[in-house]
This record gives sequence, structure tokens and C-alpha cells, in this order.
Amino acid sequence: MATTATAKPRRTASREARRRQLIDATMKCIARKGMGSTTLGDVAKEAGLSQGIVNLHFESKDNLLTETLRTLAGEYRENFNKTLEKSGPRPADSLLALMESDLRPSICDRQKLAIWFAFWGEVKSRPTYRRICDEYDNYYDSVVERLCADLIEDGEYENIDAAAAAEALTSMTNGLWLSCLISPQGWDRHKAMNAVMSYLTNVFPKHYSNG
Amino acid sequence: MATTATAKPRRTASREARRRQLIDATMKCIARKGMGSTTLGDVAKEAGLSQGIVNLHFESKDNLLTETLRTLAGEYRENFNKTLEKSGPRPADSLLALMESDLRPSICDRQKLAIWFAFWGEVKSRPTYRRICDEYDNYYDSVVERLCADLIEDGEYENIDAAAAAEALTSMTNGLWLSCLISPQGWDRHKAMNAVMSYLTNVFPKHYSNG
DNA sequence: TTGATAAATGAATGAGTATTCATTCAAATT
DNA sequence: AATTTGAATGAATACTCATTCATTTATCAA
Repeated sequence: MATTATAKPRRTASREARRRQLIDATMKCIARKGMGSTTLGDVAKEAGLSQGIVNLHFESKDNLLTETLRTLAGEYRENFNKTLEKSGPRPADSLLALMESDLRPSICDRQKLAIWFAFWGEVKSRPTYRRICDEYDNYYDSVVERLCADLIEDGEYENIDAAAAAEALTSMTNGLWLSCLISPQGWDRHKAMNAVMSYLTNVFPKHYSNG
Repeated sequence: MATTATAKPRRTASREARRRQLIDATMKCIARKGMGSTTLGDVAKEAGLSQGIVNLHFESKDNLLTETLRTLAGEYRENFNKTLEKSGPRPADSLLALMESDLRPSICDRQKLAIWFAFWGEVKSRPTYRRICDEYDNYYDSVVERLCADLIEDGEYENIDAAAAAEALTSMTNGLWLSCLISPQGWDRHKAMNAVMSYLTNVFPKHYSNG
């Protein structure tokens, strides 16, 4: 009876599978221990692999972290685009769906938020992080601004310009994420959604009623 | 009395003065190199003092960082309170003054923001940081909510509740700070203020006109 | 001046960590 | 089976950095 079900699972895996596995482990470590105290040893242990494994697949810690950020941002974008598609053709529906999506548990949970903020915390001293975040953000902003412009045209709103509305809305969700991270006990997503709705119903009253 | 003579400035200073000097140096280092790469050697050099100086005055790096956060938060609160006082008795003026203050260059500059985000990035894994941020935030939220409640009563607004408005406004400035950090070239204070005004003028139209 | 006290130094210590690499192992190929 | 290939290991290396502390320097009281 040398081995049972818990036998050492020494296996080889494809390069892509291992990289993804290590990135997942990295995210868990960052969420739990923070960016500063996450070591390559931690990541390897979390992945159930050996000390040298990260350098084998990523060459350096720097690379691992950059790829982790790209993966995080890519997942967010994928969700964003899916949400947009599923929301149908009406701009009012799309905008609301995007806002709701940002506050859904799968996006707005402390684990994930901790990772985002960990990277944002390094943006000033790491130009690469900044560039990645900037690139993705520009895309979201442009989509949201487009939707706002459509609403403004459709509703013939006079008091608002699309860029300001887009900036207000995207900033608001980012700020709500910070609240979720800092005040998890008092935080609830309905209150957060109320804050967003207070904007939509007052700025675009013809498109959003307050029931 | 600046201590910037070219002669060897070996001096003794009061405990409080040195602590403050070291905290200032810490802030500069965090802004420039990031939290993760800021060493006690860096801080000492930035302050023009010797290697062991931080441990002499703070006992540990942990202490230094916590005190730095407290100082940062304290400065913010001081500015907040001063702004509130100077804004006079009318809630509409106070609220506007607070929002403007959050976007003023002395508060909303990338150096300072980098430090805030560096600490926020560690909030999940450092309960002490979270507690400090939470405590201060609760205070600001309560003040802003109070002001919103006054406006709502005074203007007899029906479409809005004070908690939602406060959450929306405070979140918005936090989110605008992130934009400033990530997209410094395209960012401008007036555009940011327009986003805030788009909220105020549409939600509290009797108090804020859009000229 | 002198001695006492506190502040500051900076070299030494030791814990920790990214990276390397000779070796081991599993699977594919012959 | 035997051989080849490349994934994976984990001990060793080289280095960084927080912390300590014996020593030096400044300040002040007597």
C-alpha cells in the first residue's frame, strides 16, 4: 500500500496550463498576503509545485506579476464585453447592465478587489502597470461615453455632456470598490447600486425611472 | 530655519521633529519607488541621516509605515475640516467646497495619490491600515451625508436619499483620483470637476445651477 | 571644564528571497 | 526495452534589507 489517492501528483503539464496555474496561485497569494509579502516560494507552494517553477515558466518575478495583471485585466474585459453583448441593442439597457456588472459578486468581491488595488498601488512607480491599466481603461471609458452620448441624443438632455457623465459613472464604480475593500462589514451592493441609480435617474430621467 | 547648509549637518533634533522628518522622507520614497521597494536605507538617505535612524525613532519599519498612514490621513482631515469651516453656513456651499477641495492640486496630485493608493493596496492584508482608513472615511461620509440631508430637506427633493448621494459623491472623488493616477496626461481638474458638477446640478438643481 | 545624558552613526548580523543549475523523473518515440 | 526530450525539482548561490549595538558626537547642567 505504498500509495493511495493522495499520492504525489508529479505530472507534466503544457506550458500554457502551468503558466495559468501559476498566475492563479499568484492572485490568491496577493489577495491573502499582499503584493509586498508574496514570494516566489509562496506562489510555488500555493500551486503545489517546487521552488524554481516560476523562473522556469516566467523567467522572473517581474514577468509573473506583469502577466498576472494582464490576465486580471483580460478577464475583466471579457466580462465587460459579454455583458455588453447580452444587454441588447438599447443604450439605456447596456449602460445599466455594465454598472450592475461592476457591482456583481463575481467582480466586486474583496479577493479580486484586493488584487486590483495591489497593482494600482504600484502604478506610480511601475510604468508598465500604468500603461496596461490606462490602455484598458480608455477602452471602457470610450464605450461608456458612447452609450451616454446615445442617451443624450435620444432623450434630448440639455444639462449634461457625455464625457462628464462617463467620467462620473466609471469613477463612481471605482470608488465604490474602494469602499467595499475598506468597509466590508457595512458595505452592501444594493446601497452601492442605489448610489449609481441616484445618478442615472436624475441625469437621464427619461430612461431610468426610480421605482 | 532650514537645515540645508553644506557643512556636515550633524545635529540633534527633538524626537517629534525627527519623526516628522522621517515620515516626510517615507512619503517621498513611497511616491517615487513604491511601497514594496522602499527600504529603511532609502528613507534614511532621503532624510540625510544614517542607516539605523528609523529603528531608533520608530522601533520597526511596520511602525514607521503605520505612523506615515496616520499622518497622511491626519493631514487630509485637517484640510477637510478647514475647508468646511471656511465654507460658511450654507450646506450647498460646504458640499461644493469639499468636492472642489478633493480635486485641488494640493490634495489631488500624483505624489500624494500614489501614497494613498500604496496604502490602499495593502488594506486587505494589513488590518491596521484598513481600520485607520475606515475610521477616517466614516467621518467624511457622515459629514457629507449630513450636508446632503440638509439639501434634501431644504430643496424638498423627492428623488434622492441622503445616504445614496453621499456614497455617490465620495466614491466619485476616489474614482477620479484613480484616473488622475493612471492617466495623468489626459487628466485635467476641470473635466473632473465637470463630472462632479453633473451630479450636483442634476440631483440638487435648486442649489446648483449649471452656468 | 567636566561629567552625564541623549541623539546619531554605520558597520556587523542574520533572516529571508530571487535566481541558478545539476539532477531526477515522466512521457513520447524508436 | 532503450533512448530522447523537456518538465520539474530543490539544494546551493548571491544578494538585499531590517534590525542591533558598540562607538562617536552633541547638548546641557553643575
